[in-house]
Amino acid sequence: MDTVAATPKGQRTEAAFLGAARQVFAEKGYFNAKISDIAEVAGRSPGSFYNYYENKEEILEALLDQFSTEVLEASLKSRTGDPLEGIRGAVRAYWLTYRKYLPEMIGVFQMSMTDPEFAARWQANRAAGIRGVLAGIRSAERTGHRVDLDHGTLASALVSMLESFCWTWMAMGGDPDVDVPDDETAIDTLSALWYRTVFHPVPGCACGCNRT
Amino acid sequence: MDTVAATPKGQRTEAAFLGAARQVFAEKGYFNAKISDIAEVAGRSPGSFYNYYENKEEILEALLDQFSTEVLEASLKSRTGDPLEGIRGAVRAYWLTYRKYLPEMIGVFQMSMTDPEFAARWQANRAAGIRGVLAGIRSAERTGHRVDLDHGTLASALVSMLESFCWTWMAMGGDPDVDVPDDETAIDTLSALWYRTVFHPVPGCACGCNRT
Amino acid sequence: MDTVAATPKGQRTEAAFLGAARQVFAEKGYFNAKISDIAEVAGRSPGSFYNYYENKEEILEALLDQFSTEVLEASLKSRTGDPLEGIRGAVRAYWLTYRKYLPEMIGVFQMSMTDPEFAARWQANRAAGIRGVLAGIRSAERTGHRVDLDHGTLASALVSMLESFCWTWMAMGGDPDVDVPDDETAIDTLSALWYRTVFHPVPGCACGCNRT
Amino acid sequence: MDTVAATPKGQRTEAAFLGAARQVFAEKGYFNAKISDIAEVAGRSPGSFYNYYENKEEILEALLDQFSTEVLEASLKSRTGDPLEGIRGAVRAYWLTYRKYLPEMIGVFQMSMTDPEFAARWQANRAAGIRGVLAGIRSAERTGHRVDLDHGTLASALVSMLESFCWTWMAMGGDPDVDVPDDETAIDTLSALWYRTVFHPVPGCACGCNRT
DNA sequence: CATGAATGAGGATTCATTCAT
DNA sequence: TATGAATGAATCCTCATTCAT
Repeated sequence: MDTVAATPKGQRTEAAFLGAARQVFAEKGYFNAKISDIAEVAGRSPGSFYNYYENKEEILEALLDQFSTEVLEASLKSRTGDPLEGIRGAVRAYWLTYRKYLPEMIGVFQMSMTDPEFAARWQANRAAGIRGVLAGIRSAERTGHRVDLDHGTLASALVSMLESFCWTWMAMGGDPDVDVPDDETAIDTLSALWYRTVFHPVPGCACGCNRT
Repeated sequence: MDTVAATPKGQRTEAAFLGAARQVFAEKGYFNAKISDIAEVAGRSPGSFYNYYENKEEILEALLDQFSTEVLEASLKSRTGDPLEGIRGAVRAYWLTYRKYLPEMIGVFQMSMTDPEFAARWQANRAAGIRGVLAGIRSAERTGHRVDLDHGTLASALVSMLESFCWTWMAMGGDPDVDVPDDETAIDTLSALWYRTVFHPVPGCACGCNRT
Repeated sequence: MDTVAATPKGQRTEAAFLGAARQVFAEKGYFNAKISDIAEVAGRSPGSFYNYYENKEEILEALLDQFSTEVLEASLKSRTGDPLEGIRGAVRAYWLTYRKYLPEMIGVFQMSMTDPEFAARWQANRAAGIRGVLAGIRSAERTGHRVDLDHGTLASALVSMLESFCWTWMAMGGDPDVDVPDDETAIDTLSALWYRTVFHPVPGCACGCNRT
Repeated sequence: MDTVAATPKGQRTEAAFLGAARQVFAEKGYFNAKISDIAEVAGRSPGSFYNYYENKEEILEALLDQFSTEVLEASLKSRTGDPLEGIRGAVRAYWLTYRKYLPEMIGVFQMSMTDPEFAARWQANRAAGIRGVLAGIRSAERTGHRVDLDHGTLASALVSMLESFCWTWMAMGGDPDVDVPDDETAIDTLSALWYRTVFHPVPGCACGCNRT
């Protein structure tokens, strides 16, 4: 976002560091990443790193600046009339966003365990997702569906599911006895969990709907 | 499980270390825990620690020995005739187990990001949960419900949800704009997500069921 | 003053570090002193240093704790009836105190150029000396001598003289074309400067006194 | 003194560095001054610095070339018949010279603590002052005053006083409980110390003089 | 067994100086 | 001559682990 480098050369180096940091974070995690690892991947000296960033946290913040929490919120906002399609779009967006920003996600998440400031950032990420889910729930209720669960808790659970499922399959190599889901299967399954819970028919209604 | 200490005094010390480690892991996380922190809480010297454990990993392993993956697997196996009640029982068991073993969960999870061996253990924990969920799905199908989603992916998503929801609320202080859910609300919500997804009526059936 | 070490062994080490720091500060100055230099003179590993002090500043502060600014103030307070003897006693005390605490003086003075907190400490040292001189001036006026110079400025100048003369001869090896003064010569000269200025006869008085 | 730069542009740059160095030395001291600070104030690049000077020491030496030790010596030589006026003139010259060359004084003095070569320069500065004082003492004796103190020690003490008083008030912000002296008060006080000590009446002489 | 001091490997960071453009 | 990015030597500091008592 804001660049320290004045010259093209410096900009190339800065970009090299950003790219290297993403690669190293994705490959060995944020915790394991040493400045010298990043510098090596960037093809520069460790000292050069400090011309651009004060420390490892700062380069993570620089990466995060390119990705606001808005992104996650937007990703979870349905934009279509059909509720299932809306949810599927939201899940797909979240899934793809997570993949695109995997190094950043790994970084914030790991730092959230150590540093209160990053814990707040991680919570902000979740909060953005939660706002998106809540918006969906409210719009469902506006069309007559009553959602008979605590909205906040439900949203928190859904965001937990999305977040952890992405983490498991993208950062941790997945679950051992489960076939790697392709994108569509993943999106189908997560969407179904969301949709079926929110748009759930009340027992008394013969048509299977949930209208009030 | 099995103790190294020969004398009663040694056994007391070992127990003190185990208890201290749990407390410190829960309070500041596994990463932030220094051997000297644990020793201090245990009221022993840092040097004494090494009479019982080679390093921090080993005391985590000792803690984990008291808690086999069976526990998680068992917790997620329904034991009752009524499916919803079965699921609620499973979720309650998971929720309470996670709380009971919070230090261990924090430890394995954080170590899973750094150490392949613990990554495997973490996966084993998840795998146990997944087996439990899959058992439930199979039993649902045995009673005539068709679950029209990829079973493995579904189980993985459900375990992700449970795991991350527990992590968020027990280890990370929860989501900022969501009221702290009491145990019943948490269990209700997680159970509903699970139940409604698995026992979902197919569109064509007026009775709202999903029988084949 | 307050010791970190619990055991005799630790106390010996702590003392070794304090002694080593004094030696190194005196020999190569505070700025040039590396932690590893101090550790080497103390016969310990550099890492051991940090069991006792956070950094170089802290060991300087530990040294300073044994020496309060009171010392300098006391040193400059005359305690005898005869004014010249009082001044000579004060100068002698300052001169000997400075020598005794040479490493500390070097440390505070050098640090005063870099760190505001130590600049304040250095000023406090001077202020203590100034209070002592001012007390002497007041007592001279009580016995009827009028001191027709700005008291504060005079005290500041006298303390400057004492401080810098000590610095020059004890820390910097003296002035090249001046014979090394023995203690008595130094004390005589500094005392004369002080005494003759304060107890200076006014021109009009034939007896050479300065009484009002 | 002699310039390295060949072109007018180069001469302007060199002047900019010299001016910037003076400013930075005066503001944050020589030790704290980084090459990059100087370059920034000069509005040039750090790399450019090395076209003119090998390192920080060298620019200090360049500054000192404009100011020979002669200056201090001259400043302390009385040029008038009246002894008190001579001394006042000398003190005033020293005081003003110190202010004028404050950055240089700070530089030499700080470097004198680290580098033997600059310690020698600092001593040379003092020696020049001492020669000036000694010349005054000799001329006093030529007019019949006996100075009954060790001349070298006395001169060393007077130069110490001048040096340290200037340092205290110009470089260190003064003494906390003393009112800032204006130039005349400072000069009066320092001169009085000098004059009263050198032209001190011997006890036995009723006229208050000190003639032999 | 317990103690707590001692060790040293590992990594972060600074900044004077060099160098390609 | 000017630029500013790149370098790497030097030092600080942490903390898991060892060891003498």
